[in-house]
Amino acid sequence: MSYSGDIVKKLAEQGYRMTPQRMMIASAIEASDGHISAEEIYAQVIIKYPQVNISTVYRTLELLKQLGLVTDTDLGEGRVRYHPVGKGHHHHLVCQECGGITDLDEIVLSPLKTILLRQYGFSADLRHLAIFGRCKKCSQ
Amino acid sequence: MSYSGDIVKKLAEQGYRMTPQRMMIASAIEASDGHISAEEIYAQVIIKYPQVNISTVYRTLELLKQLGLVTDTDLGEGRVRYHPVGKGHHHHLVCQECGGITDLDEIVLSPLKTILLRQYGFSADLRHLAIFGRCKKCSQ
DNA sequence: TTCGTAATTGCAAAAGCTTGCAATAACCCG
DNA sequence: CGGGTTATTGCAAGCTTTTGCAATTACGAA
Repeated sequence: MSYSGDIVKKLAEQGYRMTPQRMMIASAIEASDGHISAEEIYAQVIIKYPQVNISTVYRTLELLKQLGLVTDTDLGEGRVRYHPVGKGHHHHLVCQECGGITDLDEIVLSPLKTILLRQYGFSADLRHLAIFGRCKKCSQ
Repeated sequence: MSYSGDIVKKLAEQGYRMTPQRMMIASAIEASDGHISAEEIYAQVIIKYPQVNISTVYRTLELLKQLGLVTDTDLGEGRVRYHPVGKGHHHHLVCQECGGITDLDEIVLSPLKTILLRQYGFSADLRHLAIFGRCKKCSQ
C-alpha cells in the first residue's frame, strides 16, 4: 500500500511537529479497515504508548480533518468513524429500520456537487456521507 | 398557522398518552422559528412546568422523529436542532470557513432521492440535510 | 549541543446526549 | 368514580466529545 505513511509525510510537509502521539495515531488510522473510531484508535495506541491521552486523539483527528487527510462520518452509532482520504471515497446508505449499511459509489453524488457549485457557488464536501432512510427489504 | 397543535393531535391519534410534558414540548417546537435545540425547548418548558426533566425532552424528540413529525439536523454547532415537519422542508449549505448558512430548496435533492430509490431500492430521508463545504465568498 | 519559543500534550472539568431503573400517572374498564 | 395496567417520567450515572490551562517537548537558531 503506497498510501501508508502519507498522513505523517503530509503533516511534516506542512510544518507540523512530529510527536510520537501523532505518528502512532496516524498509523492506526492508516492500518485500519477505513472506519475506525476515536476509542479504537486510542485503544491501539495506548498499547505501545501508555501515556497518550484520549483528548490528543480527538485533537489530532480534528487537525487531520481540517487538512483534508481524513473524513469523519456519523453512521448513527453514537460515535463518529474516521476514514483516511488516501483509501478512496465512498458513501453509505444507512437503514434506520434494520441498521443495515450499503456502500455507495462516489459518482452517485457528483451531479449534486456540480449543481451546488454552478447554482450556488458552493463547493460541497461530499466525500464520505451517511444517508439515512429505509432499505429495500425494510420498505416492503 | 393551521399546523399549530398538529403534533399533539397526531400523537393522540396514534394512541400515545397526552402528558403535560409532551404537550408543552410539542408547542415549544411548533412556536419556534423552526430550528430549536433541546436545551432551548427545555428552557422554555421549565418556565411553566418546573419539574420537567431534560431527558424527557430528548425522549419526546426521539419519539416525534420516529413518527416523522420532526426532523433533526446537525448544523455543526455541537448541538442538534429540531424542525417541525409541518413547517415545510428545506436544506442548508454550511460553510466550514465562515460559518455562514445558505438555505436550499427541497427540490435540489429530489433527483438524488429518485436515483437512490430506482438504483438501490433505498428510500432516503432527505428532508432536512446539512451539507458542509465552502461558500462562494470563502472559495475565492 | 544547548537554549528559547511556541506548538502540543495531559489533566480535569464540562457540554450534549443516552440509558437503566424505580416511581409516577394517563387511560381503559368496570 | 375508583382501580389496575402499563406507558411515561425523573433521577442519577454513564458515554462521547470538547475545552481551558498549566506542564511538557519538538524544533530552529545560536
